[in-house]
Amino acid sequence: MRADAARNRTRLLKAAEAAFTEHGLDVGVAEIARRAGVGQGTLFRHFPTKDDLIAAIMDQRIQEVLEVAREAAQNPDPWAGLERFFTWSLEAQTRDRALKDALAHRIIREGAYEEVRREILELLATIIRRGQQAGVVRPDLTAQDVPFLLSAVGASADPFPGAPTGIWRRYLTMVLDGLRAGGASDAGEPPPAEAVIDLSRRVARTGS
Amino acid sequence: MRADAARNRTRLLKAAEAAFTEHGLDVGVAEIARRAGVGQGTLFRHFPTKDDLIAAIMDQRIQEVLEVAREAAQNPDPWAGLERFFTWSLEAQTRDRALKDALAHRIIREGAYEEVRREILELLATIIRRGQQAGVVRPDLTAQDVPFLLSAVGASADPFPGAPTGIWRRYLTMVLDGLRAGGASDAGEPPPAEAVIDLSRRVARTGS
DNA sequence: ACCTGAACACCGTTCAAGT
DNA sequence: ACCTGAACACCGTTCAAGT
Repeated sequence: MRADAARNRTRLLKAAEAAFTEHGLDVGVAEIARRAGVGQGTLFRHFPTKDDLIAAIMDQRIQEVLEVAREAAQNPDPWAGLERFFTWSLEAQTRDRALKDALAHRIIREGAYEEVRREILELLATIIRRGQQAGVVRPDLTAQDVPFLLSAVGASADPFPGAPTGIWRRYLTMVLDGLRAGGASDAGEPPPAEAVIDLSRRVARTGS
Repeated sequence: MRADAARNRTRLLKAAEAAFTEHGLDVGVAEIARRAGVGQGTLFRHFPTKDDLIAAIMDQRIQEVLEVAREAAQNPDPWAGLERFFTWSLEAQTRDRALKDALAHRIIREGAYEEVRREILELLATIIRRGQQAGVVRPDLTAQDVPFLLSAVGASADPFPGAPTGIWRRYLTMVLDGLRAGGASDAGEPPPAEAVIDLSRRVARTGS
């Protein structure tokens, strides 16, 4: 790759990361190109679609998730580990608007981090299995349920006029109570292992 | 109102309802005006923004919700009533893409049906109170939690390639287990009563 | 090879001109 | 009064012309 191309690519990633993290995935490509000091065409030369640019940013983010999953798996108390993973992931969603938008619209996609995702799911499976052996986690919970539940609780994370911003903590508590071994009902079949990926959905823009 | 104006309004509502229900809120105003056989300007004369048109459609929908809430309140078993209300609401979301989009993007707004919404919340409050007195519903659950939880579970209702379409039933089961009186943890403060309304958010369009 | 910005297609919304 | 469709502003994406 030519030197100026490599530099432009780095600049684009930096500008996109800053803009997306602060304002969410709605910021336009023109704004990002401007911030990076390159033409719009250059952006699309490096990233064929806006979604590709977003995915490149998310490749970096998922590394953090992996590290937290590792920490959670090392917690001697499996329930505490599970709770910590949920809480951290949702805190990250409130901190990083890009992550929240990405989860809500399921644009987390296969690609460079396919392996990382698999590793995270394996760590979660380990935590859940240990929790079930200890009798504290409902027996039918699986690792691939976790992203669904995170996305669900995340849907209530939006602050709105007059409401406490941390209201998602309330619903996380309720959902976690539903994941305990106590009075679990029959929840039926879990989603298939490969079900977390969805490429059919694109970024949603918010009307003016 | 002039005769042709009234007729155009009816046509617009009918065209919008059909289009939104089937394809979701992403269908363009041009398409709806075309289906109704009127100019785009006429659409905006009757409904100043696209959101206003959507709200008019939702005014009709919320009447159905009220009826189901009434039925649920008459159920001698409060838990069964609560479960029925959740299940029906989520089934409606999968049947009606417009309702699902509206809930997901919180464009349910105040207006003509402000009273209806209040009545639904009162009915839910009654069901929940009776369930708490019977010792089957967690003591800290409030009526205004219900729309949040519905929106949360609804976020997992999306079918995606290779996954069972009814997967939301699995997460509804888990969430409902978390609403039982059994091993409820402290969930903190509920949202304020008026917190269900959010006008700051607009319809999201899906990128091409 | 890579960069650039004008041009394009597609949205919601406005408005001058008609009846 | 109300209707109409061309025009506008704003998105993501493409591409002919430059270096």
